[in-house]
Amino acid sequence: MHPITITGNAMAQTVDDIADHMGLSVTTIRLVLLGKARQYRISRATETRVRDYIDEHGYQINHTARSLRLKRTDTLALILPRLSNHYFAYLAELLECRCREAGLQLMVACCDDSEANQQALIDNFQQRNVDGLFLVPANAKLAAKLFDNRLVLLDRDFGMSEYPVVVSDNERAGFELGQKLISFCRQSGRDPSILLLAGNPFMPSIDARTEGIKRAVKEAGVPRKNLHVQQAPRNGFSDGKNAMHRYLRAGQNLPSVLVSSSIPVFEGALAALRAEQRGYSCEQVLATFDDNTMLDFLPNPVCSMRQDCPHMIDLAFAEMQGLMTGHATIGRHISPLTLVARNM
Amino acid sequence: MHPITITGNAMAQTVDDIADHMGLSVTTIRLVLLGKARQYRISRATETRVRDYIDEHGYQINHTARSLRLKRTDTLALILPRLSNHYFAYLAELLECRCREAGLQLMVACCDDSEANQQALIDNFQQRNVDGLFLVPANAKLAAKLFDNRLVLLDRDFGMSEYPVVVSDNERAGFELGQKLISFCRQSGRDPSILLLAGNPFMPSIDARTEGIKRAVKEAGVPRKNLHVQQAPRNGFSDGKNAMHRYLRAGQNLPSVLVSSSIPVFEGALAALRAEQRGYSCEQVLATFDDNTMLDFLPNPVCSMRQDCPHMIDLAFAEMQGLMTGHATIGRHISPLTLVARNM
DNA sequence: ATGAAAGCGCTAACAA
DNA sequence: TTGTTAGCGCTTTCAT
Repeated sequence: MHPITITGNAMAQTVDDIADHMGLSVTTIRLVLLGKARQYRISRATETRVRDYIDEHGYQINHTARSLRLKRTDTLALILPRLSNHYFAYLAELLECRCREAGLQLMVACCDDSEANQQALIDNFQQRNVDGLFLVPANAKLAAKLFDNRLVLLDRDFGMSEYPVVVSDNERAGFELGQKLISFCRQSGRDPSILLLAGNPFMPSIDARTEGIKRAVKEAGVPRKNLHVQQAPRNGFSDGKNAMHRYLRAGQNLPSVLVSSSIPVFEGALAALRAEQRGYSCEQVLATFDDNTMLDFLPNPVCSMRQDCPHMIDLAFAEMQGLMTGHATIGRHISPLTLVARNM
Repeated sequence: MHPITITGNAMAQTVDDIADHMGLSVTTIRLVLLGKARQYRISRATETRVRDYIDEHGYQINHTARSLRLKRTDTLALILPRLSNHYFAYLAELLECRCREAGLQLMVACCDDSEANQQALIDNFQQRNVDGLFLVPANAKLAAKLFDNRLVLLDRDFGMSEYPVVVSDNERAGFELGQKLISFCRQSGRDPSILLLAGNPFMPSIDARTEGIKRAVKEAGVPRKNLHVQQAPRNGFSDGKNAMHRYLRAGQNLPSVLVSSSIPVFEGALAALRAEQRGYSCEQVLATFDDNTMLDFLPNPVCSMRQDCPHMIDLAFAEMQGLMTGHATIGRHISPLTLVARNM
């Protein structure tokens, strides 16, 4: 007995079921399903009969069975630190959409920058036979030949890998940001001095940003002692907050510019500043990497470096397509950032 | 415990391969793989031999084959409007994590509130045999019996469904927010008047927020004309911006309080205000649904209603587990919000 | 204590 | 024009 079903809601009917019920063979059914009926000269009558039957009873292919047979799941995966960070969430949204347009489905998972979580997820995705993996790596160590080499690294370049990688040009961004801040100080009659709240220094992107700023300071002839780097262990809100508190409690005065290596650190730093009620005027120059609409709300001069997420995803996806079709153009892509200045 | 992970790149080995290579049967291999060796009195020697072989050569189960056999994919799906909205991204992060803890993998997809996209995604996930679906519905129409009824609705209650649903108590939140704003006005000697920038009115959550505010206005004895509702078609940045521009260009003065129905609308509205350089002082009372750290940065009195995402995800996941184990407690869950007041 | 075999639903190669 | 069959790798049931 076959229950009457509504389109889009068919109780898993198989091609065999349909063939049996219609007294035809699976091949016949499949050919009209694939639209190859004409090509293989299936009779007009049969085709119509099959069409009607399917229109009425519905049919949804069993993708699991297809995958097993074809050794291909039409599924890609993305592992990133967290989705609650807008930058990563935006990357995920863009990539998921891009994949879907290409008939692939994306699985997104968060590893919270934990090496163990990352490894567990990699294993999991291997077992699930995903066709390829996009990875924001939590660390430098990565086995070779994973996913039959269909692996694209994103956002962080640990420099060790035989995998293609797409990152922002963080060193240059740091340099340009530093330049802009220093020149703004000079134009507005302030002595250029910078406090940099730097997140996890083992992250290549964070480190590059720091280095870029250092270079700007050096090339602009600002005394090195005018750049204070307050180091935080990671890149979160609490890291920024704690780092700022430490700085303030060391009794130091606020420099003319406050820069942070990413948005969560920035938010934490401002929270600490507000809590201490000290020296946080509308004149204080602020800067951060990554951008956010909410920065518009600050009365201060604010400068941020925006990463080009759509561009990065385009590059990463193209790289993956290359790997999947064999035209491997294994490459290192470096995407430029854009400086966004507010109230300055 | 038996480590089944591999280091390096063992080319997908099957249980059959291993059995062949070792001159044993698949059953034997499987029994030690499952840790049932003792139980089924497999000889100590055989067990060790198998263990060693696997430790050396590695083995990753083929999840696709397993799924086909068991008619179960250990995969759940989540369809939501977009990930670039922090609220949805946070929900996704929490849910993905929760699922993973339970040995399930989550597939996240964005439908951009398009009915067509949503339907395509539902079909796709059906074909992929996901065990259950979490859905932030884009519209009221939904086929019955989807996913063998393992469907949990999130964030929006269209009120028509036979599926369990988890939402925030938006009407009450609107009411409490309205109360707070009105009493603050009265305390600080302002005449209570409210401009509400309301997003897509066909979204139950948005509508409930509006209704809550209306009720507060009414019960507080504020003249109805002191509540101006500026309607926007959707819930995005541009919607807020356009709505605010329309309001200002109609030549109206800013009321004592400006409320928006969600964060993107709020951001858009503030952008418009800043663009028009008009009447936007630090005294202007602001309010919005949903919360965001960046609201801390505003010098104004700001009030927001924070949804309890962890709680909502707990409820939704528990509901899904109920559906999957047959203890269906089909229910409607309404999660309370928290008022967050800044500078007031 | 271990082995053999059926079958999940699909695709592709080969028959008729 | 249409039909038959052999797997994909796993789990389960039934035989040794």
